[in-house]
Amino acid sequence: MKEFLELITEEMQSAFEKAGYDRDLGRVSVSNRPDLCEYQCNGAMAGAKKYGCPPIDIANKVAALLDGSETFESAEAVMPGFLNLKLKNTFVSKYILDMSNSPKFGYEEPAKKSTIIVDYGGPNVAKALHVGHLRSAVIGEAVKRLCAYAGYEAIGDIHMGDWGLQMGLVITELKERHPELPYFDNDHTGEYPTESPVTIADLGVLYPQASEKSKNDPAYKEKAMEATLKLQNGHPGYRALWRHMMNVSVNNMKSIYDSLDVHFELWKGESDVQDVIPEMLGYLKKNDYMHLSEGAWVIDVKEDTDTKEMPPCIVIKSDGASLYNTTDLATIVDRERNYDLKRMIYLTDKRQDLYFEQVFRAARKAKLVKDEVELLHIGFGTVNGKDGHAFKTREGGVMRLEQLVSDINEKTYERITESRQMPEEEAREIAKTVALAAIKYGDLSNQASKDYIFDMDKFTSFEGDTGPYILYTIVRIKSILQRVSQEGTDIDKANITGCFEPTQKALMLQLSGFNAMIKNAYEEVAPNRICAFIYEAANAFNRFYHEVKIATEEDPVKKESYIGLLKLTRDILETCIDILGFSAPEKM
RNA sequence: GUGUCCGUAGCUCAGCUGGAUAGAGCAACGGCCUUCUAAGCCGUGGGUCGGGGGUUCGAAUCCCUUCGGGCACGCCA
Repeated sequence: MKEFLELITEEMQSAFEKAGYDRDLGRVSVSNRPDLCEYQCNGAMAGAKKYGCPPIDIANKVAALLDGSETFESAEAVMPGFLNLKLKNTFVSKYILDMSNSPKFGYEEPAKKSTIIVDYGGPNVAKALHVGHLRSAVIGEAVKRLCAYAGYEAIGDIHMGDWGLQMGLVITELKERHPELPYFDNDHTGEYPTESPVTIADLGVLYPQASEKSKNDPAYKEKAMEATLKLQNGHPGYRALWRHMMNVSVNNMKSIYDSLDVHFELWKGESDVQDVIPEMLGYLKKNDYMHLSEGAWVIDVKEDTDTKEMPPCIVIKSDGASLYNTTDLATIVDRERNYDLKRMIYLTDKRQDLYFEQVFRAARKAKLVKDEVELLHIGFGTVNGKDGHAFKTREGGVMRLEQLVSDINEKTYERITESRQMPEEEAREIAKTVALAAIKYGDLSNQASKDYIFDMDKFTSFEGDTGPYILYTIVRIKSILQRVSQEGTDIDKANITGCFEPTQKALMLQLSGFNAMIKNAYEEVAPNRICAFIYEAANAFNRFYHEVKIATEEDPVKKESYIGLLKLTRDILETCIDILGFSAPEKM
């Protein structure tokens, strides 16, 4: 289906053309003065200079041509040259009816279903998941689902940090504490134990300890780097230990990500591309994309047009070791081979902006990706506490992700039991659903690139522009539909038959922007657009709800139309929150 | 130093390719539940859009400059 604004714009453009002006002037936009009109066109003012006459003359001429239009109820020329537009109810309800009968509410998918890889999550094995991982998970999941809805094969890759110094650190620390373990016995022969020597709780202690020590003790750090290298070179004991830690860690990650309704199609990590690296390095050397600089192998990525300093992309360190850049480039090679790519989207902290620019430039320069593949880095801001500094627990420690989720679940449960009577089990279940909406909407409704304040009280207050408000609206709709259905109306057959009330029209006009919103959110990789859209839609619905008694409406035509609109509103809202990565309960 | 992002109501934030009186939410105050969930709806108060120039018929939005803040700047990720 054509976008609603496109349809109106086309009609306006032909009017401009008929009046003897440039078509392009006929662009229509949503009114910024809802008290005066629904839509507006400002083209007359833009054209005044070109045609050497007052804008109001142009506007008047165009407005006269729109008299008797099937689309516009009224088109009024107003000083200095605005065209104020109101739409015919029949035109609006027709479009909404078409929407409700079209796949994806009139959003049109691209002809070709190519693949988009979304690289998010990015946890480190052996390190606990904390608030810092929340945004990547939440935004990444939403972006992935958005790409899928927009008509692409969307693949989420968790891309774990499983091959770096942190592994060496943990191994070193474990060795200090338990040198008797067989993994550290170089003369060990035969199998290693099947049971992991460390639990997830152990890892939570070992890593911070080791990290702290290595900062203050160069000899310790040296040992850790050595251990890292040994692991990477295939030391059997370290490899066995590494597999144990991977298992323990991955299981833990899965359960936490599950609780956030975040799921990955690929559980790849740095270690997975180790066999791609030598080949890639050979290619880079052979084609002179890479050269030695200060002992390291680098790809120059500076461009003549740069006004800023642009350090080269280091592919191999001067000590011969690989690093994150190496595995990232190798991962690009690997993906390029295996998929028909449209985009690769990386979600990380925005502090990595420059890093990704280097990697992307290096990949392009060395032709590791086809030119048409878009490489995008979505850098998001820091999660801060109310004080504006990095979010900490009350005790000043790092907030673990599990802790944060369970805190919000608990607060939500309290909130529910305060105002509703229901069995505990049901309340717990609903609390989980509502809490997830609170967390995710709270994050996604902000622009990704901005830092945002994680305010527990705000997130559990559930008033105004929040996830629970959206859920509440959906639950209300479901509740009415259920009642009407129980009273004998066949809901499935209810169609939008027309538009009768101002608030009903306002809701329709809001919903009509769905396909344009999806397209825009996809192109800009901006889930916050979806949040803004559903918030407006929920507002429009709630106003309608308060104005019109739906279940008791006596005119059957009106009632059917209301029910049709209710269904559409519910479906669109649920589609949107599904893209955002949460869902609505049946009641709350 | 170079680059980059940001500065909008007491607080947290919208403001899409420049358009009419700058919008929400929270907080404050005042209304609305014998009728579809009051986690809602309606209303009131509150802003030199950091400052200063410029472009334009018209600027929170574009350009310059200045102040204040965040972040990044070759072997970390």
